[in-house]
Amino acid sequence: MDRVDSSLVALRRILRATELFGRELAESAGLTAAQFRVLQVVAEKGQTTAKEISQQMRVSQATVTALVDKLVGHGLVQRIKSLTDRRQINIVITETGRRTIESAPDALQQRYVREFTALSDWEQSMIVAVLERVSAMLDAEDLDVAPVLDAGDLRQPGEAG
Amino acid sequence: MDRVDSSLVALRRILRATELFGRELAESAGLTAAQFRVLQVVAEKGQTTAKEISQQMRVSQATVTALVDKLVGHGLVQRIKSLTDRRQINIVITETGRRTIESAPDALQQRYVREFTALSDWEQSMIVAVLERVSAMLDAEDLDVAPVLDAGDLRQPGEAG
DNA sequence: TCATTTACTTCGGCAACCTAAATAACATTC
DNA sequence: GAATGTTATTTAGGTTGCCGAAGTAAATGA
Repeated sequence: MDRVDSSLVALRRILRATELFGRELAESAGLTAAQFRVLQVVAEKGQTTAKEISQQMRVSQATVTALVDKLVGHGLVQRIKSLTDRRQINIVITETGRRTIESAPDALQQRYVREFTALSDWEQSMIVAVLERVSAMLDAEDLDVAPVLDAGDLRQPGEAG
Repeated sequence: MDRVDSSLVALRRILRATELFGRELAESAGLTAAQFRVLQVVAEKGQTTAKEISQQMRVSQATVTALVDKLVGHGLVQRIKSLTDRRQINIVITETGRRTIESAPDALQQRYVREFTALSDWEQSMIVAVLERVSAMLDAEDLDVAPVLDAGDLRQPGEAG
């Protein structure tokens, strides 16, 4: 097998690992993957809006509404009307929500971080360089991607509305 | 931003790029991502069964049945009863199906392959080494992954087979 | 032969999407 | 300051993807 193939296979494995893990992670929190992703976004921003979530996740606002409904039902987030712009509804994470996120055994990322930090300096540099190179080769868009490794983002991107 | 974060961000970008691309690819063929994935699996094997597809994609047979129904509706695959085991139904790609796959502008992989092959020898080696390393760090299972880079597989990956 | 297993489909149901349309509120403009 | 447009969100209705359970048909085997 030549190197192109080897690299493609490795990429596929990476994708597969993150995807499979994403589901488990969500399920360990009693949520679906999509719901967990929303919760993560809210947790990351602390406070956000349906619009922001829909842009970040690249799904329609309608979808976000439905997902947030579920999270509200679970008591993980709250909807609070914005005072500055009464069209807006801020979505804030609750204490329960934060605990849910924190207690989720983010095993994949933890393992990755653990192993990564155990590597030597030059190995770390090499990995960063290569991943960024590959990312550029795939022409990944220049989005503001938070440093959270989570298959979540890749399941229901959609060009959203 | 430290190197762990940089690598995670790059990984996310890679995941996002492949996922977003997967949808476009499928849509360019007038199919959904899941349907396209099935078509790819069938194309790859030339002839297969519902069971095999469900294992490869890690979805239930019921799901495969539904997806294959769609593809049959589009005239992209055919169901042909096995002669050796009459419980089995072989799913074979049609000429139309093959053309659909072939004409799908597999832009992501094409670009990747083009850029990859343009790299110097040592760069290629480095990329392969790093991707395999990362893949191992994420503990991607040891599956026989075909050398096809396609976001498809990451949505309902399978342990292949 | 009769029970079991295997391969597949059908059915009912849920989650995640989407678009279009409805609300409500901010923004403009004449 | 009323009409018009834009923005933020939800509601309604529909499709797809997915599952488990149950059903059918065929192979297997005791």
